[in-house]
Amino acid sequence: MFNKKQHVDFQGQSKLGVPPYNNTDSTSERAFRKTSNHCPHNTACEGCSSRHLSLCSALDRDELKDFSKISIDYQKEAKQIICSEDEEAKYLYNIRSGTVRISKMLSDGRRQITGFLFAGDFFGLSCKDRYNFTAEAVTNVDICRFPRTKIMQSFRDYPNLGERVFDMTRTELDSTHDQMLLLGRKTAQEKLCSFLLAMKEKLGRLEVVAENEVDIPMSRTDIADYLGLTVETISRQFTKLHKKGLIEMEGAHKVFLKDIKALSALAIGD
Amino acid sequence: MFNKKQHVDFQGQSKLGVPPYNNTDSTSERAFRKTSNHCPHNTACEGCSSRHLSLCSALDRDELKDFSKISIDYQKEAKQIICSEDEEAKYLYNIRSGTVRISKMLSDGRRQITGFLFAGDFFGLSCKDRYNFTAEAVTNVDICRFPRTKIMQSFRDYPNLGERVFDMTRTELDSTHDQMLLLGRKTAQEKLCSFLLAMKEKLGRLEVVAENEVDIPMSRTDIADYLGLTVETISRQFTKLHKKGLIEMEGAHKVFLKDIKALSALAIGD
DNA sequence: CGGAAAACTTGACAGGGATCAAACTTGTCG
DNA sequence: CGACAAGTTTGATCCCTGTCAAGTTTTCCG
Repeated sequence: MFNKKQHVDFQGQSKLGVPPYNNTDSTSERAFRKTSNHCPHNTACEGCSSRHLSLCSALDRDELKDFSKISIDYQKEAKQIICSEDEEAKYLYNIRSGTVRISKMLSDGRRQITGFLFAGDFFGLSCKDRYNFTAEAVTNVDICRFPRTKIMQSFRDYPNLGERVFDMTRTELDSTHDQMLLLGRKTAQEKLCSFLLAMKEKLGRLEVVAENEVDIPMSRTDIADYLGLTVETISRQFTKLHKKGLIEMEGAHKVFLKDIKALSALAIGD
Repeated sequence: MFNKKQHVDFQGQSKLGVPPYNNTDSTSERAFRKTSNHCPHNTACEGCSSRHLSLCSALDRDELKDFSKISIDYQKEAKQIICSEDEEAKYLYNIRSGTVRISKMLSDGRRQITGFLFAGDFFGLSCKDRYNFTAEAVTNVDICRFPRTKIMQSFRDYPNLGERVFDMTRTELDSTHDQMLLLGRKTAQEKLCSFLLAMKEKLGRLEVVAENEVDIPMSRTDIADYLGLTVETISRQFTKLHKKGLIEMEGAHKVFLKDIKALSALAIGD
């Protein structure tokens, strides 16, 4: 049996490349936490930096004020678990900042990461009474969560909200189909190129960086488990792309895409 | 580059194992078509055999009568295309009977089947203005379709309908995550076992067959493209399971699961 | 600053599944 | 019925990616 991990491990990744908003030292981190705990019912929805990206964009100012009453806002440090597979699915989680990974595991430790989520993304809705995935913080994250029972009612109270969430769900279903094509039919090189380009797209919307620069927040292991490969293969493919002159690296987490056109062609096997 | 198909092919599969409801000879087939064309606006929603399985189950008798006005009902023969990638996404399709495959292709012909759909399933909603997948009839199918513009309005007019479709969409998103775990991390044997068990589950709800009997409507090639493998590997794994005494075959499309427990264990890599 | 642990890279080798080829079986249709 | 086409199975061989191992770089933390 290949690719079975001998030991189940939950290790996370280095902090290199963590976006600036949570690149805090431990002191300011603690202060931040305290402020947040001081105000558990997040009355600051109105000023939420990820509001325009998230499901909340469907609400006007008054609706948001009401809606914020059922949410609480908190933080998780990198590598912490947000929710686990088989745990009772009480909440819908909404990411305000940072990166989260959603994964599933086989009993012998083989892991598949089914998605990376960023500011504005939510999770915890597409499941029955128990989560059928594990969500972990890749970087420090700022999240708000809503009781699922109440959120379902909100969808009825605010049809715009329901439609917005439905839209986002359909968009996600769309992209899972792309990911299935990738997992089932693409080569290692095509997978990595696809990944880099997708990351550029997603992160490009969230942070302002130099053109063609991508700050990859997750570890090589995470990338491997997302693309259905091993760490070693990921590493070798990075080297290969670098030798081809298609990418430039600065540490393991900052990548410059030197030739988007060539990378795009490689990504779809042309 | 491995597994790149030399020729793009749209071949379907033999008719062996097609469920009885469309195991008609060409004469009765034509008669059926004529009847259907005679009555394009499907006033027979009320008596629809897949109604209780489909999104329509959210509607009561009067609502269904209204709703049926925006649908038309028709048939496609096995191997025919229902809608194609990049084609304008005008309709939502609902399957009344038969099997449909949803697939995506790379330019060199490598294909990934992202799902098989059966009576009660719908498709065509999770996309922007153009379909990003191709839907083809695996067996003869009986489908009804709705203009997308009108269906969105129906979701508002009949909130139960909207919720039902949302539910079904979330359930589907769920299962795509299982499929990603399968594609990214399972071995050929585990993939096939998972597939057989999933088919037993799905088909068990639709047709009455002997306990542990599974009538697989699709070809080996389709199974391969669904599991991210090649036809040859599928065939070899079938043989292997047979030699292990876990399955019995009758032709290529009728399978008897002799040891569900053992198959289940193999499916998740225990 | 310094030492240990974690993360990443590189090399040698192996194997699961792909590829190529051919035989066999089943379905189609005149 | 009979012949051709399509689908399936089996065998021989290859190669991409996994596995195992070791070395290097980066991060963590006293």
